[in-house]
Amino acid sequence: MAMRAATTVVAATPRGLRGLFSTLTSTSPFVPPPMTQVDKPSPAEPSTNLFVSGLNKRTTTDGLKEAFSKFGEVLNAKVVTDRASGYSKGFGFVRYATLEEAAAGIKGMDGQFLDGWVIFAEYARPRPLPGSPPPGNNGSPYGRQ
DNA sequence: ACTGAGCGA
Repeated sequence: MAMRAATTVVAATPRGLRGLFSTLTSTSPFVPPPMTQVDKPSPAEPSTNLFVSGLNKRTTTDGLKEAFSKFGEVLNAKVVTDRASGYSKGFGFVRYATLEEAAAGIKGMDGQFLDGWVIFAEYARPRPLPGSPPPGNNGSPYGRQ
């Protein structure tokens, strides 16, 4: 009786691929969202300057002012239009007299309809005043050190 | 042409 041979033939699993897959699955192929931002999406700081978007392209400065004047005293309103063609860009700015009026205007006009379009009102970003130092080489250590 | 998530002459 000598019928024994090739007892260990199987077990030829390519562990090279396994190792690769292990590494791949180890690096999270789905990248679970850490949700590190849940209380940050603040539009801007409170200001009397309001940024209104979602305006109808034919809404004008007067219409914007008229709409926001119902929630406060609008000192100035401005719908941004392209001076090259004169068409509205679909957003504008509204300046209230006080911060509370601005807040009232936002809470009162944000999400409302104007000229058939849902408009969004929020605090406008601080804009560099006309007269601020223009971006020059102030900060580039070129020349000499 | 104004047709869209956008921050001004």
